[in-house]
Amino acid sequence: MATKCIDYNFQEIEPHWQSFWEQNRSFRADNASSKPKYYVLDMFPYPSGAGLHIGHPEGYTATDIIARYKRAKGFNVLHPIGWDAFGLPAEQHAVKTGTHPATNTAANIVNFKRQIKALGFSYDWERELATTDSQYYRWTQWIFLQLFAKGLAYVDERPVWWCPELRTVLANEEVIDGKSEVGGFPVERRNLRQWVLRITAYAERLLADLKDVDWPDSTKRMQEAWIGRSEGAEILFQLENTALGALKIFTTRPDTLFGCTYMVLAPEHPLTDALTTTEQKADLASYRKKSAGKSDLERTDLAKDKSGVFSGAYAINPVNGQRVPIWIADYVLMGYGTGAIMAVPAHDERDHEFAIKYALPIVQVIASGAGEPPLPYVGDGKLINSPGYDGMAWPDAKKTITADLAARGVGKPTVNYKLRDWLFSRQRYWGEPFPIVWVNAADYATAKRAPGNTLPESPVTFIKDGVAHYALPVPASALPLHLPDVQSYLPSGTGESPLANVTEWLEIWFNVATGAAVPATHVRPLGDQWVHARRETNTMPQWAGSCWYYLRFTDPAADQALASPEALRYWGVPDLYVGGAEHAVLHLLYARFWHKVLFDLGVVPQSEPFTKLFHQGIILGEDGEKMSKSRGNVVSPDTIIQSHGTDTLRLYLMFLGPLDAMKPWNPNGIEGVHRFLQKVWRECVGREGEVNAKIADTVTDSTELIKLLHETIKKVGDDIEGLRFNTAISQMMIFTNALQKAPHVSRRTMQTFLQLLAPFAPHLGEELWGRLGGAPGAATIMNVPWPQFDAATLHSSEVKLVFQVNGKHRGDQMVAVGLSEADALATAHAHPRVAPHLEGKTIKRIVYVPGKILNLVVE
RNA sequence: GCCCGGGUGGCGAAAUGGCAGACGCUUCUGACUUAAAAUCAGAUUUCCGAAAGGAAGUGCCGGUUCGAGUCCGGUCCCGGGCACCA
Repeated sequence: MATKCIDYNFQEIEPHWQSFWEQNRSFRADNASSKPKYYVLDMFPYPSGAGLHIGHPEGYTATDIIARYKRAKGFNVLHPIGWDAFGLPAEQHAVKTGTHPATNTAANIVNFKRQIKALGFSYDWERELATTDSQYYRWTQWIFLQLFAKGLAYVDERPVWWCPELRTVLANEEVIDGKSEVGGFPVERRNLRQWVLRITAYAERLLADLKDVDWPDSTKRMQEAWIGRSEGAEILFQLENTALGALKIFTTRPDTLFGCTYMVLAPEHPLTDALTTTEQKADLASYRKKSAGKSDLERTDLAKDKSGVFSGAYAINPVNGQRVPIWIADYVLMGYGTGAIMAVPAHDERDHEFAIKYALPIVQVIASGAGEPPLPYVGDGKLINSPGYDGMAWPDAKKTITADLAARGVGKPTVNYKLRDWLFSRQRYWGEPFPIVWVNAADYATAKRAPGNTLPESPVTFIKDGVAHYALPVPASALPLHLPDVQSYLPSGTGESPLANVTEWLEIWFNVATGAAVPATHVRPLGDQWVHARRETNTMPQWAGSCWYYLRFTDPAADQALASPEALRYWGVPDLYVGGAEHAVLHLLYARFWHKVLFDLGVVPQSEPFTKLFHQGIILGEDGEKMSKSRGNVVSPDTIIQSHGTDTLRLYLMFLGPLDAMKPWNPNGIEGVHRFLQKVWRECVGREGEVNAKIADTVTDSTELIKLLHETIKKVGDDIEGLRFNTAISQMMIFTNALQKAPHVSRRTMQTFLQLLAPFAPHLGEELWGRLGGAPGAATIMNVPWPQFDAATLHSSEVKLVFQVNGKHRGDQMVAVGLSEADALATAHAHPRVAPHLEGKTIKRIVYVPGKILNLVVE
C-alpha cells in the first residue's frame, strides 16, 4: 500500500513504510527455519548523551544493505541491535548532576532508539538488549564465575592512575599531560588491588587461530603484534652478594650474552630494595618517585631521554664470569618478561643510548659482513669476541648458547609474550558487580569442603594489614547480583569504588550454599552455612558486557543459560561483523578470549566468535578534521533526515567512498544523491502521481538496455557481497541515466531495477514497488527473490582493442572477439591514428592480449 | 617511539599489471521560463595549439616490466591504535 503523495515526499513515505514494517514484524528472525541462516552484526553502540553520531549510520547502513540483500537471496537473517550501556560518561554525568546513571542511560537509549528507527534499519527489535539490564549482566557475572572456577581470574596489586587531590582513580583518558582532566591536578601511578584475567594462558591459541578468520590483514597483524610472541631465553645471573640468590632475565638475543656490559631492573622489581647499597638508596627513592608519574608509553619511547640510577650491586655473567653492574631504569617494564634485562649496548638501540649517557662500556659481539658497522648494530652477522662461539651465525649461536646454559642449569629457552594479563576491575559504580565475597581462611576451608563447590584449585587471596582474605563466589543460582543504590557516585576516597560506602550491602552474613545475604548488623541467621563476608567493591570494565552480547542475541530471553544450546547451534556466530577499526585489538581480543573459554566449557560449538570482520572508516567533518563538539563540525543524522530523508542519507553515506576509508563530509554530495533518487522517482511516477506513462507491460526493451540491466544486476550483487557499496551505487546511476534516455521501458525492467535499489533506499523501493503494482503474493518488495542475471545477455561479439606503440595509447577500435594476432596487427596498420606512429619504424616486439591490447615495440 | 593504514583533477572518488580520472559534486555555457528554481543538453587535470592534434601527469627518488596509480626498495607527509574512552 503505497502512499498517495504526488511528489517524492520522503517525509510522508519514510514513516509510512517504517510503521508498515513494524506492524508486519517484517524483520523478525525465527529461531526455527528451513532457510539457511545469515547472522549480520553491528558493533552495538554506547548510548552517549550526545545522541547518534553520523559514523554510526555509516556502518549500520552497510550491514542493513547486507541484511536486506541476504533476505532477498533466501536467507533467514538475524540482524539485531542493543546497547553497550555501562561506561564512564554516564558515571561522570552522575557525579556532576547526582542523577542515577540508570536514569541517564535509559533516557539516552530512548533517544538513540528514536534516531536509529528513523533510519529504517531492518533490526529485529524483539531481540533488543542492554548490558546494564540485570537479566543480561546476570550472565556476564555467570561467565566471570566460570573464569574464576577455572583459575583464570586472580587478584593482584596493579598500578593505576591516582589523583591525590581528587582522591580518586582516573582512567587513562582522564589524565592529560600528567594532570587530571578535571581540575588539572597532578597524578601518580599507585598500586591497588585489582582483578586480573589470565588472558596470557590463551596467548598461543589467540595467535594461532587468527589464521582461520576472514579479517582485514591489518587487524590480524595488529593482534599478532599485540600478543607479541617472541622466542628467547630466561637466563640466571648469579648476584655478587650470593645471599640474594640469582637474577632472572629474559632476552630474545642470548647470542649477544658476551656483549652484556650492565643489567637493568624495572624500578618496581622486587629485588631492587635488597640490592641497592646504602649510599644509593636516596637516589633510588627519588628516581622511583619520578618514574611513578610516567606511563609505559613515555617510559619506553625510543625518542625520549633514558634515565636510571646505579644500584651499587653487581651480577656475574654466566658465560664469562664477568662482573656486571646492575642499574635501575624505567625503560624496563615490570610487566614484560621478568622485569629485568641484560643490556647489550652494541646491539640494542635503547641500551646503546643508555650506555652512552652513563659512560658504560660497549662491547661488539656481532660482526656485519662488511667492515665496521656503526653501533648499535642490529643487523645480521656472525659472532665475535665470544670465546667458543666466534664465527657462528647469530641464529645458530642463539640456540647453541641457550642449550649450553640449560645444560648448566642457568638458563632455558622460553617463549615470551608482550600480551599482559587483562586488568579487569574498576573502582567505579556503573559496572557489573563482581559475584564475589571475601571471607577468612577458616570459613573458606568450610566452603571448600562443601560438595559440589565451584572453587578454583588454588584459592584467590589477598593480604591486608597482615590478614588474609579469601575470595568466595556467589553461587550461580543467586545471580544476578544487583548493583545497589548509592548515596554518592564519587569514589570512596580510599581508592575503593562508591560501593564501599554501602555498608548494608557490603558487610554481610553470607550463606555459602545459597548465596543469600543478610546485613552484618543483623543477628547472624541460624545454620552453619552462614559466614561473615565482605562483598567485592570493584566493578567490571565496560568490555565485560561487549565480550559476549553476540551470543545473547541468538536467544535474548533465555533464563536457564546465556542462550539455549539450540539457539547457539542454529545461529552460531555472526557471519559478518562490522565496526570501527579502533576496536581492532582490545574488544576483539577480549571477546575472542571469552569465546574460547566458553568453547572449552562446551557452551559454544565453535572456537572463534567473528569469522568475518570489516571495519568502516571514519567520517570527518566538512573541514577534513575529526568531528567534535569543540570544532563545531558535527553533523547530526536527524538534520539530514529532516531535510533530505533517510534514503538519501543512507545512499549518501554509502556513495561517499569505500566503506573502510576515512572520508570528509560534503553537503553538496547529499544534493547529488538526492537528485538521483528524485530521478528514479520521476522515471516511475508521472506529474499527477500516476505511474509514468513510459512504463508499459507491452514494451520490449532495447538490447542495450537489457544488457546494461544485467550488467547492473551482476555488479550490484557482486559489490554488495564485497561491501563495495559506492561502486554499486555508481552502476545504478549509470543505469538510471540510460533509463532516462529510453523512450519506453518495460514494467519488468523497472521492477528489477527497484529490487536492486531497495536494500540501499528501502523506503523508496517499497513505495515505487507498490505503485508499479507489486507482484503476485508480494505486498512488499522484500519478499521478492533477488533478480538473477542472464550471462547470455552479457556476451558480446565485439570488444574494444586498444593499440599501444611503445606502451603509449595511440588508438582503439571495436574488433571481433577472438581476432588473430595477424589480423590485429593489420588493423593497427590500417588505423588512421596508429599508422603514423608505425611509419618507417621496425617492429621489434609484439605484445598481444586478445580482446584487450596490442602493444607494438618499435625502433 | 612502536604497531597499522593512507597520499590520484577544484572536491568525494573509479580503475583483474593493459585507454588514468567511470559515477557524483563544483564551476561555466546553452535550452526551457516574463523571471527564478527545478529539469534537460554540453564543457570542466595541466601545458602547447585557432583547430586537428601533441606533450606531461596518480606525494617524492629509484627499480622490475613490452606496459606501473597498481609490484619491489627507499623517502617525505597525513591519519588511526597503544592495554582504565568506547
